[in-house]
Amino acid sequence: MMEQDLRNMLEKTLEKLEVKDQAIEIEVPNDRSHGDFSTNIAMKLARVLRKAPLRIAEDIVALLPKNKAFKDIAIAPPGFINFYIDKAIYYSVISEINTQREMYGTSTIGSGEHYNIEFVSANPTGSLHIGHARGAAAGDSLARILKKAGYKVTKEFYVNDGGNQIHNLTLSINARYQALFNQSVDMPEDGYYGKEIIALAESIKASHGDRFVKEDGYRFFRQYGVDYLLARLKSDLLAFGVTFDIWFSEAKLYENNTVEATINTLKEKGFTYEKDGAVWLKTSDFNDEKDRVIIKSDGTYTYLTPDIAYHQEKLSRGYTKLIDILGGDHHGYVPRLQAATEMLTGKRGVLEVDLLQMVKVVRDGEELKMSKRSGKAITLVDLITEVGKDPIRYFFAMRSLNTHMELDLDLALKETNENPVFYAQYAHARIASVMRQASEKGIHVNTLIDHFDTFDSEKIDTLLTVLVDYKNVIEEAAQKRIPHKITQYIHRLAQALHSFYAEEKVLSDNERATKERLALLYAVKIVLKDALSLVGVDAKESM
RNA sequence: GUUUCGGUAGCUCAGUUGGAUAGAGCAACGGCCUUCUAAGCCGUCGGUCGGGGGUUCGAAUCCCUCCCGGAACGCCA
Repeated sequence: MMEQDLRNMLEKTLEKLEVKDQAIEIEVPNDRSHGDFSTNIAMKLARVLRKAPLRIAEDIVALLPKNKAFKDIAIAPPGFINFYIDKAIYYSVISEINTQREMYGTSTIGSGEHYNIEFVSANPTGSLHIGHARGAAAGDSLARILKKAGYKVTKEFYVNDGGNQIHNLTLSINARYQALFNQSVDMPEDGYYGKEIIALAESIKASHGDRFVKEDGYRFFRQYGVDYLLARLKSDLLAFGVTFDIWFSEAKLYENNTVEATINTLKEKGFTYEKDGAVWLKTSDFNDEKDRVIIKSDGTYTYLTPDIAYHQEKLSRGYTKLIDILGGDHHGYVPRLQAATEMLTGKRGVLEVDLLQMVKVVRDGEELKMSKRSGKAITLVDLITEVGKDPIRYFFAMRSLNTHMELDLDLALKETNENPVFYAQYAHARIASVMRQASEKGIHVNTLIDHFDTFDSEKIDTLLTVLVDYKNVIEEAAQKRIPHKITQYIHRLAQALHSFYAEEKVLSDNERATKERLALLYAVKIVLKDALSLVGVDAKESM
């Protein structure tokens, strides 16, 4: 709000100087001694007006309309204009937060938008591993942030239950099952060797005995295996704080003839041709490096085909944008998928793909290589049981999606301050503790105080500026889709709190001072908890 | 070879629609608990922003070139 006032003031001033079409940049300086807001407009105009930036800055300041909220306006070389806000203006944020509670910081920048975010989408052929964990954390955090920013969001998981991998899963289950009765059946090529498949086989043995030693169990194994593993995926994700609005089955695409219909649409629009007995899609006309086969010469589909149909199905539901969160190893797959959605919609940019780079796992200073064949991999469940949900959620949220990241298990396993999540949770617990003691002393916390006579420290000013900044942070994190903006904010707020806490006692003999500070802490607690919830981390009442 | 992500402090990472002395955590070092939780606070140390050119009043950020590492380049999924 202050920023908007400032923008209007500057626009009027530029009109007086007869400057047109000049975008005004207003930023919050990193160094607060440079003011609460700052603009580089004078430097931008140097070339246009052919005048020294400092002189232009002087002219602007002289012509600025008066506004008592800006206590001080200063010019700094090489030409910045810095604005200092009367701190008393900031005090109103306290009752604002305490009134709006978890609605504080909510934005409307996303209104009218309905995003569909597809993430994880792991095949139901085994346990979720560390890469899926990163995807789950990223997708879920993004969804929460977008909602906070006013977007409508649907979270979706695509279940690949129609392809060849399920066939291999079924054969793998059979091999494991037969082995329990000393029958030697070879694992299929590209079989699944995870220990969860052995557990699955044992569970079949427990319920059905040796029935499938004599009788063919293919159909049963297939259905049982998918159901069993899908149920595990759901419960593992739930333990990680991640839920989905829609679990979409690939098999449904065939039942509803969506695949066939989509192929026909593409054919009718003239985007296909036949060559070497196969049907190709002209994706190279839409930024792909070459055309792609959608129907192989043996008549079956490639992986791409049902996936295009799946995106067509999502598009038909009326979202304003589709977001896929994929592993970075799929980057080559992105152009063909975007080409297909452009063919179907006639529009570019309907599908956006956020790529996650690999997670390198380190233990004892050495990289842990994942082996698919032996089923040796760090699973999500392992991480949750060994380290806990919160540190892992926080750790993943801290990194930008696009960066290669390293997960040091020795470090993650430590329950020390090396895990940054404790720092934030501790801040929240400290406030909770003060609140408890206040109530024991019979102090009533009036959260709606709007007069603050006893605030006289820089620590409080810092705390207030961070609280005021919350909405801006939400909006930037949502628009740029960068969850780590939120963890940075959490750290900033926790730091301001700890620093304040160390400097002065909240519960003092001065009744007025005590009440004012309790109202402030109450507001900090609300925002801290809300920000943590955006990255799927619980706030603790005590530690 | 092509595409793509990355190379910023000892380590892990922010910062890249050009802007003020390049930031944070951890590690290291020095202080602070008879007072609301020391999982904390206060301070110090620490960087040729991979190398080299160029554009600009101003470059970690934009352009060119080279070097190093991850990943992908199927009528697999």
